[in-house]
Amino acid sequence: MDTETEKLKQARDEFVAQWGALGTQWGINRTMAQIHALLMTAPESLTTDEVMEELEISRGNAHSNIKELVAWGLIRSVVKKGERREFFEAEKDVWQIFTIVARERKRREIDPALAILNRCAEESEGIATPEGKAFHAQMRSLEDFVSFASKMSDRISLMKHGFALQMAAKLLG
Amino acid sequence: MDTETEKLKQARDEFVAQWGALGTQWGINRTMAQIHALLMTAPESLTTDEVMEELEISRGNAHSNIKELVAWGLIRSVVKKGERREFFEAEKDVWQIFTIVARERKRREIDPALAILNRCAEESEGIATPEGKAFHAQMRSLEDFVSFASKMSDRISLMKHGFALQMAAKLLG
DNA sequence: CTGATTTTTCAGTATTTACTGAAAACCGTG
DNA sequence: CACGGTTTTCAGTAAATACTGAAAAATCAG
Repeated sequence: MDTETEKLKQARDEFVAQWGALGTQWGINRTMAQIHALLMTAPESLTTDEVMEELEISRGNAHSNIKELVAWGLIRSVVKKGERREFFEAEKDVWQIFTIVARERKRREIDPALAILNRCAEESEGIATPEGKAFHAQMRSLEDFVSFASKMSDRISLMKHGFALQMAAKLLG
Repeated sequence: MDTETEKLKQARDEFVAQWGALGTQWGINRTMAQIHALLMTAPESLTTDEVMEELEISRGNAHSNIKELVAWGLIRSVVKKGERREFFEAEKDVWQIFTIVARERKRREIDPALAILNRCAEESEGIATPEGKAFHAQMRSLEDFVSFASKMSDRISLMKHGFALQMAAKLLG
């Protein structure tokens, strides 16, 4: 193996390892983030066995995290003619990745928060004591804000990359 | 205790419990989120002992999570004349809460990602093989996007609530 | 239908993260 | 500067989360 290929391998390995560590901070498990990094930087689609070997993880672990990534839409399975096993490749478009992650986070973080706030606001609706009114007002203001953030997130995700960028340029400029 | 006060207590307890559960999804530990919820909806500032009692947690746990919340800026300690112990109260302004959480997430999630991407982009700078070029390009495009997101986040956090809202209204309209 | 290959499941185990409780350090007051 | 109240630390333990490996189920070619 020549020096250049060696250097690339090193850089890629580092990326996979570090991206995995970062995943933890993002509330994504290490392995899932590593597989994602591996596939994002793979020239060709990979099989489960290749993923297992590359990351030195068990079949069960590889399998479940691959499934999870497919469920998210961050990777997809591809069929190769004459091949019985599944191959996987990653979505590489950054805007696409961003919208997928945003959608997933909204589902896990924003939507449940909204549900709680709405319920607590309802439950405290008619309470006439000063404390009751204060609590209700607080729930409503949180609800309003989170609901607003939720709508914004949806709206931005639906944009085309170019349009969002343009929008943002105005905001930054 | 009359019915109204009882109902309020129930609603508030539910909020604290649920917000705690939600915290987990947000990568914040349960107790920290519960203490935050408790203080956000407290009519008066509370002592460590009151937090311990209300949430039925140990002193050590209460202490360290209160400290963490203070470090984030989501709660602050207040001194009461004639009182030796510390009291704590929560930041209640939603925009303020939002910017604090955004800042913290940026620190934990965006900044490290940028560091990794930058490093891997540098390391793969001069590699002339097609794979090397592809890898480098991928790192750069991820870096560009994350760096852009980082700047956006900063910019929005610096806005006044009203201005951000106005901006967003245009976007949503 | 059979046998080989591939995928899926899951009980058991390991690792990571959070919490307890008690002891130590700190701090203001008399 | 000694004492009681208060805060801080941290070793040990509990709980949550992730991973392994082997067995079961599914899939497919002949």
